[in-house]
Amino acid sequence: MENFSQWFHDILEKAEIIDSRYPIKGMSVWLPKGFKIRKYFLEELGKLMDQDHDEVLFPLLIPENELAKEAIHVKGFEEEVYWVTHGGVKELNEKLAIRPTSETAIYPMFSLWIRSHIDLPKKVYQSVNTMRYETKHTRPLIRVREITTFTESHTVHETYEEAIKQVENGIDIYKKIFNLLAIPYTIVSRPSWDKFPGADYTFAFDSLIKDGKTLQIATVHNLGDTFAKTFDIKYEDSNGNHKHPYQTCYGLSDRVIASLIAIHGDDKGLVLPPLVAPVQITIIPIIFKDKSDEVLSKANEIKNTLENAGFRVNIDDRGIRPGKKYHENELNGIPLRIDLGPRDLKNNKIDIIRRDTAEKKEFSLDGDIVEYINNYLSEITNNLKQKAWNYMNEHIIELNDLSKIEEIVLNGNIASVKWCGNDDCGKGIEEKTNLDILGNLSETNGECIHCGKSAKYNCLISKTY
RNA sequence: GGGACCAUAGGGUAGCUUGGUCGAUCCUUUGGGCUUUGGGAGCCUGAGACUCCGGUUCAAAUCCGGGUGGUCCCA
Repeated sequence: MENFSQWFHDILEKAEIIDSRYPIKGMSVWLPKGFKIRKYFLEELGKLMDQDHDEVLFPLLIPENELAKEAIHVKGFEEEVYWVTHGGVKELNEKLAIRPTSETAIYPMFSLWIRSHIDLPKKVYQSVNTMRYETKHTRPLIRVREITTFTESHTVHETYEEAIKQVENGIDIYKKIFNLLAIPYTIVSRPSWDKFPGADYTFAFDSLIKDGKTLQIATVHNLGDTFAKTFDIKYEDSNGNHKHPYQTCYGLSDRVIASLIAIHGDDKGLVLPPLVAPVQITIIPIIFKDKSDEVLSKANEIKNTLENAGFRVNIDDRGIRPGKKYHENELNGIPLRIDLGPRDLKNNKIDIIRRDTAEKKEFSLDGDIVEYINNYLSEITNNLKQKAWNYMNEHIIELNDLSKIEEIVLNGNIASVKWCGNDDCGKGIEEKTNLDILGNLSETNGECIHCGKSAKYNCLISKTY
């Protein structure tokens, strides 16, 4: 994988994840295989979200006056908003924005819904598409003009303390989903100039891609009472006082799918975590003319057993050479492959080959295949997780010499340095190194790597997407 | 925000410099047929392209301008 960009672009097409040839810049078609990965991802995320949120669905369009209400927020997005200006041939009285994100769609409704402290906390989420007119060059799933898989949560609370707590809850949910997908991450608080427009503070998840750049894969924001004031959201507390509540929002997108493809994949193609693999086990019958019936009926028997146990199984009985099937199934990232031919039939066993390590094991059909496969799939997930975390941890390098930072980072690492936390100093670092401060990982003391004053944070610096 | 490069079947390419030999090369893909199947099968026979709009010219895949789309670098 010498050229990551090329590899990533090729694999999306070859493994039929998306078709990026759709004739509008920054927009692609989800193909059946990619759509299934997306579907299983959303299902798992939905299970986690549903434990503490209600799912809703807001309209795609936002009237101009609502979008414009929150000045800082709109300034952050004004360059990127698509506008609907006409209905048929008639020009609209009020332009309608296609949501770049849904705060300004949702919060006017919150002001209608929330009357009393009894209505709080309110926690909703939706999985929708959003549009942003990206001016930088677009990249499938990573920098797009239509984000097709944006799962955004919006919560409202009586107190600031509750909002702080909810930010932590949001972070916990994202940790869980990333663990299920075996995606490693760092969690930092973004520097003030890089936080969500209008937020008090922003926590972000980043993952390290194999080309050495970091990819933001989720963000969690504490909005304070800024939006509540702007959108006139008020509740009556138990003493009869009218107050503005505190809000949070958090979201993740297509980039999660990009990162799981990018992080686990190899030169042979996709390597999918079993949880989201459209097919988890593929059975390859080795067919000889005189033996084909026996082999196929045994293959079907195994398929039925596994399917009844809840696995997603496919028999690849196409009339092509086995070698070609192996390559295709590897390209598609199917976690386990079962080879079954006349020779195996005679010995009452099968060969089981795992995608992530290519290791081949014999399994006697006298054993409990469901239990065996179940354990094996978990082992694969654990291996993927461990491998990916090791890779990232090995590439986070602690530094105390600013002059070395460019070389270290451009060699594919994330730098961890001590920083005073001062905006001007931080922007100075970014300018001097031409890199980005991801944000603060933890508190510390000592000396700032740039200005030499007393350091407040361990902060991460990388080249970002 | 600034700059560079690119566009030929579904994918990857040759041809473009010096317009005519192009009725466009090769690999892959793909329809039909036969023989095959323990790591990308072989043979036979078909299918499939010059990004769009405009210009120069007797003549444009080839030269010029613009649109659209893509890639990369720098801020």
